Amino acid sequence: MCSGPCQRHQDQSGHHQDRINGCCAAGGRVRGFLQPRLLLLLLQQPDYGYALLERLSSEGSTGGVDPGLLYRTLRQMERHDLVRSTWDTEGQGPARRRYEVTPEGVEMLHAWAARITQTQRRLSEFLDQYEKSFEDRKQEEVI
Amino acid sequence: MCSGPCQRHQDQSGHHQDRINGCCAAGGRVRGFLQPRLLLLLLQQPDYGYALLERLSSEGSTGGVDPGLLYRTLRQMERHDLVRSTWDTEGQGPARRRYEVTPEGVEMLHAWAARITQTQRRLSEFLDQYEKSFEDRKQEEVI
DNA sequence: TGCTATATATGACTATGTCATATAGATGTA
DNA sequence: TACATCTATATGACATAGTCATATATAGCA
Repeated sequence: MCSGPCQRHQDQSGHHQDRINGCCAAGGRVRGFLQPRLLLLLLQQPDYGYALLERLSSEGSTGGVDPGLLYRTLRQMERHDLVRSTWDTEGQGPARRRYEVTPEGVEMLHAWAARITQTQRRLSEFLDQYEKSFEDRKQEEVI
Repeated sequence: MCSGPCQRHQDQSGHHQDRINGCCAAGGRVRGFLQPRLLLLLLQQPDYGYALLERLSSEGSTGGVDPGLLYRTLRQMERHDLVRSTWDTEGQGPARRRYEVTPEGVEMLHAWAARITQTQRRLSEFLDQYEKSFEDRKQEEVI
């Protein structure tokens, strides 16, 4: 429904307002999912922000994230002691902030995984009910 | 991790600040999930806000929603022509606003279902990688 | 010098959700 | 009558995650 540039929910200046999350949004991004993804990536291999951007965007069409969000999220996770960073001045180009997961970060990743498993169950229940509803409706039409 | 009343991320006034979504939050609520749930419930049976609150909270421990959010969401969905409402002054107690799904709302529900299916796939991929990561780590420990 | 790629970061804004509170009709009861 | 409670809808202030635009700075190359 209303994919691509959506006229319906735009004001005169072309900005969206009172937009419904699932509608208009080009990407099918899952909210609150960046942090666990980062924890897992950094656990697999410590890295710096710009490289993480590339690793994320290589995860498929909806994998890419906004650089601003990425850097802010990494700093927030550092404030919460989930990751640690050190400046890396070696190599070419500007200095890089290299992140690695802390033991607390690993614990948090386990908590995220449990939560995501629970979310999956909830989504399954919804989809079951959804399909059931439309099966019933089809049968009613036949009768 | 830090379930129940969380000391870690509180300021002096007892308010939470700079809190991470998955952390501290008592409920495992899925964000952006209320609208499709409402569309499905109203499709199964048209109803008014207060009754929907009860139908939602009977859906298990994480099913309940904030009344303020519910009423605002219903009005928002009406602005977007996903539902329609009429005042019901019959029966006892104050008047009720009775909602029903529009054809546009049904279309939107299909769009939501497609999106939720996609979300499920993404969560599965994450969990697969997560489990794989910790299998590998276990093996390393053995070696 | 100017252009591009790399790298990190902030500002303004939106959407969803949380928590507290306001408003008001109907009903029971002291 | 007064008041307390249940039912029912609604608003205000605020938090968190995400989007979009933009700032800043190093390094290499034409």
